[in-house]
Amino acid sequence: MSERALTAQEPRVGHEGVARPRLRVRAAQARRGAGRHAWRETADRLRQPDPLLHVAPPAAREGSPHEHGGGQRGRRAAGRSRSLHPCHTRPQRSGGTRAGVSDREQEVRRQRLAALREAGVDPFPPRTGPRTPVADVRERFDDKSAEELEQLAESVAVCGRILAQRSFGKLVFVTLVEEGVRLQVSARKQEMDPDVFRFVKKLDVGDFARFAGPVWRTQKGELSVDVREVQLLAKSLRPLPEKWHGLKDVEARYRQRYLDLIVNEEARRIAVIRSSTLRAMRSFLDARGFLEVETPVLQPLYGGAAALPFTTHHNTYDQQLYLRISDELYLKRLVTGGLDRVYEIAHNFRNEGISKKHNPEFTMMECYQAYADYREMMELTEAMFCEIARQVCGDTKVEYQGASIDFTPPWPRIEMTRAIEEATGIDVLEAGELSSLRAAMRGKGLDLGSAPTWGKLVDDLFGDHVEPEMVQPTFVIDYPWELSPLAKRSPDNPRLVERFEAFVAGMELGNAFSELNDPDDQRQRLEAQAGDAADGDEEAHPLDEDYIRALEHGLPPTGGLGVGVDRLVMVLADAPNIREVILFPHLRPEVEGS
RNA sequence: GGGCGCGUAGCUCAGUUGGCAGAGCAGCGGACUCUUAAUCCGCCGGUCGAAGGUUCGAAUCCUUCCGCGCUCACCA
Repeated sequence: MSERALTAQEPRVGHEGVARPRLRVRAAQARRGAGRHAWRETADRLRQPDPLLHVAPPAAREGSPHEHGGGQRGRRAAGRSRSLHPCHTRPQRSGGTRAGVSDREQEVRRQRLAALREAGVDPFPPRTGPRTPVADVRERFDDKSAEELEQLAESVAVCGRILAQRSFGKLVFVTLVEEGVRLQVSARKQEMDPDVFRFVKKLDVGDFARFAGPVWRTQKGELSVDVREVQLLAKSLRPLPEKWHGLKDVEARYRQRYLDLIVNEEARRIAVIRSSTLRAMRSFLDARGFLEVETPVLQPLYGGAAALPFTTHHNTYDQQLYLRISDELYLKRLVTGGLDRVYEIAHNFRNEGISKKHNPEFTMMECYQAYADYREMMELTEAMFCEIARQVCGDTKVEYQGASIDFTPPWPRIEMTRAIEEATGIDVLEAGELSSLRAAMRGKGLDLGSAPTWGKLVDDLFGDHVEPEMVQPTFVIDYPWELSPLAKRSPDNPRLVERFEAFVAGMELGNAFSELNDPDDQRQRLEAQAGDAADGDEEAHPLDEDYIRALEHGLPPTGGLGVGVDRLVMVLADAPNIREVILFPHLRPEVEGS
């Protein structure tokens, strides 16, 4: 079989069939040249003697040509339709299908793809074969000298994506990357089968391949795998972004995050930090006896936060549903049911504005602990953030946007009303009505905004004048009850509730209270919210009778905490925008004709 | 939603007073056994975001629209 392929005198085979009629003559000629070489390297490929690099001969494949080719086509078609995300109603500006360089670059690669298939080489083989992770190779041999490596004469097989290729005629260097770790592969014509050598030269940047051969050090001292055998693992049909400048276009980085991850180390670093953060958080809570649970995303009534929901509909039940804005009310039902310590790391959905701190879909960890109050939740919060920082960043101090942030407990506590008074000179409890507070603010020359209720106005004051100043981790405690319909009243001052928010880097990262477990008080508070709704506060909570019923069965004294996971990751990763820590942030759709 | 800015080759970017659309990288062909942003020679590559307008002539000026960013508003 391989002999037949090697002696084939029909270099045109394999490219006529894929020529695109819209290409001009000169381009077609260029392609013909490329196709010939593609054919030749494919023939070379068939000669590989290494059993590790097993390639089924064409004869063996003829039994299932439909399954094979059809499967590939089907997969490509599926891939295309998947790439047409609902938001992407036209091809991407970058890498789109309109005529241009990319088109012809893809054309060349499709030529090679076709030539490989023609020669019976699967460009997307189902199995990889034995391999050593690149990171392991580096770990084992990075500290070995050239002489030591020569004595060891150890062969490995490494796999990864080709990031760059530097060719010197009879010597080729390939930069391979796997899991973010790079390794150089060298191919010396003198040291290997010349057909394999040619095959290496014709691999494209972006291809996945497996290289087998001894580990050595080049004259310039670079650790390399000296290729003896090669196997194409997956063909890449589109060019990678520029190797030096990378992918900078912010929109392209968000829309095609996979490219961002390939060429920008920062994207990978943040993804890893996010994963580590979640792992550290789970391990912290698990170690304290919390049970991880899952509660509905589709809820018949939304609640647990002041926010507007997304609405949706269930066809079979003809039921109006909301995507959850919070899982709070469900988690407290579970505590009522005797699951005394529960947590959920949940995606919440809020139909509101987008900013560098807000994505419509975001991740919140909420945990509830029976028999605890908000002071114990403060201690839990401090300990958790500190431990997560240590696990993720290796230190309880982290750099965020030029500021050093120290998570070491205890964090300072300050009463909310005192914080506002210190910042603005206004005692919001004294100015305890919407009208008097507005008057007080007017007296200080402050912007009144459009807050419809006293509580909202206090919240605005706090957000404008206090929140941005809280760079070091700080607990703001004891909120006016109007702001917190789910928190228990303070025994010392009935106008306040036992609530705290944790602020870091000017952002709210945590929110907690001694949970309100008096069903009658809860009902009154939610009814007051209904009044606020009538006053124009469209975020006021609807009344959830089923939740009240659960409280009537008895909720133990419970401390609850919510943590904005995305924002926590921002701080730990030193990312200035929430979109950097969400792999696929919400973007406006690209529209046909734009 | 308002204000400001941006949108030019697959990627990163130039483009002068309104006067032939440019570079580097990538790609293709060639040379090359030590590169790691390889180098050298040659070549290919454009709906200048879209539509309309002004003009002898528009990437450039005007209008509208689309997308992105920053910012304000909104927003746990």
